[in-house]
Amino acid sequence: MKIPKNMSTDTESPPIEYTRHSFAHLLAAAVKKFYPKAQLAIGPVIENGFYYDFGNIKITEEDLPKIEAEMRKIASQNLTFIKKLWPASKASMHFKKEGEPFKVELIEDLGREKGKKRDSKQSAMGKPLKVGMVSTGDIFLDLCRGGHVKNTRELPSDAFKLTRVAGAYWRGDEKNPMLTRIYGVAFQTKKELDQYLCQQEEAKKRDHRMLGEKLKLFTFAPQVGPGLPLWLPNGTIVREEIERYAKKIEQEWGYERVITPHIAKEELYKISGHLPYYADSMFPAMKLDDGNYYLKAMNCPHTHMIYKSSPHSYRELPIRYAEFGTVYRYERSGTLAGLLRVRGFTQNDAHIYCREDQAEDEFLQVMKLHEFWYREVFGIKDFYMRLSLPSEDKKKYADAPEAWRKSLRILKRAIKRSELPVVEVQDEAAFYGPKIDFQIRSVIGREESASTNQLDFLATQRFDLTYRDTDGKERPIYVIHRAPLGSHERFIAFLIEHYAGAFPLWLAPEQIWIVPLSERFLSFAQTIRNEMLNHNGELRIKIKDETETLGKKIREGELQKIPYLLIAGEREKRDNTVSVRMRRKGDLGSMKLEQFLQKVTQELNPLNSEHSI
RNA sequence: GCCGGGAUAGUUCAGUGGCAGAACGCAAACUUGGUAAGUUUGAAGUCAUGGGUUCAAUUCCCAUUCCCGGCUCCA
Repeated sequence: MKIPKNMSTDTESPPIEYTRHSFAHLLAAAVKKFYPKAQLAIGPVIENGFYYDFGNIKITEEDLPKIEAEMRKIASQNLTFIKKLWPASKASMHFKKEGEPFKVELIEDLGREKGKKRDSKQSAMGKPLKVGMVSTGDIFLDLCRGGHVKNTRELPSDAFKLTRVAGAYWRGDEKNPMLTRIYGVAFQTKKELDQYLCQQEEAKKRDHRMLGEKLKLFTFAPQVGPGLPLWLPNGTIVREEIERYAKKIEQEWGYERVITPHIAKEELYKISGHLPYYADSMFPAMKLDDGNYYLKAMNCPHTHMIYKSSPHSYRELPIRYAEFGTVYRYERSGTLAGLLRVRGFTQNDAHIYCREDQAEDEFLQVMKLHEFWYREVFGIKDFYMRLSLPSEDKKKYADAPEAWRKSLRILKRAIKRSELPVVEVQDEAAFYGPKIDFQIRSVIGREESASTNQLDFLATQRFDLTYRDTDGKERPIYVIHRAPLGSHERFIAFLIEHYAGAFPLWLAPEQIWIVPLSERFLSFAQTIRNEMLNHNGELRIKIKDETETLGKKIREGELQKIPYLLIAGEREKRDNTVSVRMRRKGDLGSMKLEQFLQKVTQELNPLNSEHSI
């Protein structure tokens, strides 16, 4: 748990982290009152609030109001938070007596950390180790490093709320017992709390799963299987428009397209080295006469065979093979979520084969490509890169210290030149090399890796991928794996939420509705439609000829997020104009059809589309 | 995979140990309209699946499947 050290000099209100942390203690005290046998684990501050983990307890969300009420009751007693230092042995004894095994374990670990010696109760200086204890009045005593308000009267009782009950492994390790976690949100004032809750409600309305159904973009069928999305006609348009543009962009950026099959023999994944690392995430093998076949979980090995199909000269490099590669991964059932996390998905994948002296520039170019998609095409500003580094674990990462050092140097230089925001994370690299992922956050707050960019130093030796250098000798190549849109499924899930379903014109499944004011104007509507199609045969135009009122059709158009509605009635027919209504902006008045078409043509270019919502 | 919750009409959801309900959507008729919901009528459900308890189960119990909130994991 992180408690900031900079205590506010303004004594009016304590730092929000102190408030949140104090609420966590109150939560524990209240839970202990109703469930005396509950075992305390940890209760840190998190974004917007706090949580506390308990062992040996069974509660549901229905129990939260009474716990909340008890917390308010405790707060109203004007109890003082008193912090004191206890010798570790005393604290340990106390928690043993109280039946708090998790606290005992925490104290033992504190000893280990401080004493750098297993099971030591001694500090580094040889003096007895002391641990922080905090008491809330005389009703509750907890192990804690601190960061509280002075008195419960400082706590804004109307500005917190217990939100949900969830399961969580003790210390985040799935080998450990499952604890019960209670989440709460807390702010300085009720107004902030209400604002936050309101924002959450709004966020739910943009959830891609809900919009996916309302806008008829995709669906799932239990008979097909969990995590296997079915793309409806509307969603297929969005996806294919993006794919069409991706092909265009990649051609411009020097990629060649390839296509590979969806399955391969076991041997291929043995060569690649994926099998020992990845078997659990792959669908089980199909056993055939000539051996085992696997559904592909990644495209690289297939593409490498294309590279290998002929010898290469240094003059040809870099070679960039791009493909929309559909892969299948047996993700754990509990992790599946709409289109964000599925079991079958398509990556706009590519593999770049280059010489060592080209690797840095190529890696940088890929980052620039990612940035182009984010900033220029979709107007996504809120993203950052994660640089995933290896750990010492020889089983998880290829044992090649020199190669790791070299490739990390290449990556770090490229990252520096990219000037994009980056954070480093340990122990998350691919087994064949370091990588960067572009991180995005779903409206409900789930953070996912979207785009990826990986440097592979291992493929060259595993697949014997080489090129003929100037001196006639064969040299190893570097491979860059990259997917600017990650998977089309996940990226579109994110885009649905980013645009709140109101796609820019080039992506909108239905772009223009012509709304004839009555049956009398139906042929006029058809004339307009034909003229527009003559101008651009790919426009997606629908004539709304149902016998409903204008108001109803306009409402329908807004709800379906149709970019443009053209009203066709007496006036338009007489003046030979169209009356244009723009999504969310309302009536733009009437204009000549050519004028409207000019506007539409310009907007159809993704780089001119409107990003903000 | 693990912890917790859920599954009733196309959708969102009420409801009950003994004829299954609303709103929206859909269909039909009337209405021929000027920038976010016109009126009326109608069709529509093996109450997720399988088992159990009961005179009787959509309702209670058990299992399975799928979905949701988390944890772990990832594009």
